[in-house]
Amino acid sequence: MSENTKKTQIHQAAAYLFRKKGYRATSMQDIADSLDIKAASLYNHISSKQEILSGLLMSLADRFTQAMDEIESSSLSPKEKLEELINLHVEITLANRDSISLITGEWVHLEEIELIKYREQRNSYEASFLKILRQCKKEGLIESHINIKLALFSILSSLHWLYNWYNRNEAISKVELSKQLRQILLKGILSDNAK
Amino acid sequence: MSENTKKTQIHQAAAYLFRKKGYRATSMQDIADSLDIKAASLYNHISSKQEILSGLLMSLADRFTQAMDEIESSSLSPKEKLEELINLHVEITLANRDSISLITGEWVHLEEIELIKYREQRNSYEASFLKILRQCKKEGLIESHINIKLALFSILSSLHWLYNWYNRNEAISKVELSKQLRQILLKGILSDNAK
DNA sequence: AAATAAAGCTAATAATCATTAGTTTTGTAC
DNA sequence: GTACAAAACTAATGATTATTAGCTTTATTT
Repeated sequence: MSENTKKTQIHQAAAYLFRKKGYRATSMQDIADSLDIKAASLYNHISSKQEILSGLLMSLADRFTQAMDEIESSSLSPKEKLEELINLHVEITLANRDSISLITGEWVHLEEIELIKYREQRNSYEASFLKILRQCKKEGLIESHINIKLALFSILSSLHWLYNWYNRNEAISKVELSKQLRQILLKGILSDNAK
Repeated sequence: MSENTKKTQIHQAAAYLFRKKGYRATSMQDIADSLDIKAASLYNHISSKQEILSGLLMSLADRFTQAMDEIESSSLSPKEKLEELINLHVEITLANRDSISLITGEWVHLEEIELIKYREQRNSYEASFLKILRQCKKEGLIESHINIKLALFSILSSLHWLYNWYNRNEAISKVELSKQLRQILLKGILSDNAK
């Protein structure tokens, strides 16, 4: 899976550049330069710039969607599902440090069907996430006065921006990162006696 | 301040488009079209596309910087400072619903000195924010085992993405929004007996 | 109404860019 | 070493874009 073909090299180089400069500001020249070939040669391996973007994004979307399906249909408790979702984001973020950045903004440059498909998957993912949060609330795990949609948004914001933090800071293990995020996102940062 | 001159109209129209399509994908044509004039006519009021972007971003950066200075040098307790910062983000977000979106990604398209200045202000802002969090920790308000930099990043992620949530959801008052964010970001979403 | 300034318009420029066509080089199989 | 396919290159195309120059219209002041 995902061997080191020229096509995947192009995708990786593009991901790096898309992350650093954005999709529109990255030219085929730029991508070709970073691979030491001419721009036209790229087309022996890929069919368009747009295809690169959608390849990167849809592959991520599929991973999220598939993992969510598994978690949803598992026998885990709502709270455990929540924790599993945090693990999932950490996992995918660390495994796709460049392309993951595209999900915060660059996805708007998808075109036609791909854009629609991407939006659908994202909405569906968020809806599933929300459902799990609601289950937590029903079970009394979440303070009753909390706006659950706002909580969802807040958690997702942090998880989406993880990539941004990760490259800027000292090494931290995957396990420790997940643990810290569970604490911060779910239990908050203030200690009990401060409440 | 900020009267309804043609220049501010251009800035507003551009902010809307930059938000929706991104800086690079927005042409001067697009901006002109939305104001029912020709692209070349824009230059009677502004001197370049880049100037629009930097105008929008630096004005926001200045507001954040100035407010942070006031909060830092106030006699508020660290915890009150934290709460005041949340208020600040809510305030600025609701007052600048389009341009605020640029701080998550479009700032990379700033050029030369403006880019450097923007980065400096952002770093300085984050450093001040971090200092306040450290004070909280020193006073025992924050659980001792929490990675404080990660907490900072998490809080800022949510605050930066607030604009994204706000336009997608039912009306909520500024006061209520601040209160909810204080709860979610500082005290977490899980109820005490769930811990 | 004459004069001036503000704000619009048309037309052109020079640069960039994604993509295609056609050709040559490189590597592999027989 | 000849044949074939993969992958590179050169050169060109057509579209888009930000910006400028020069001109005309509109609004304001005297």
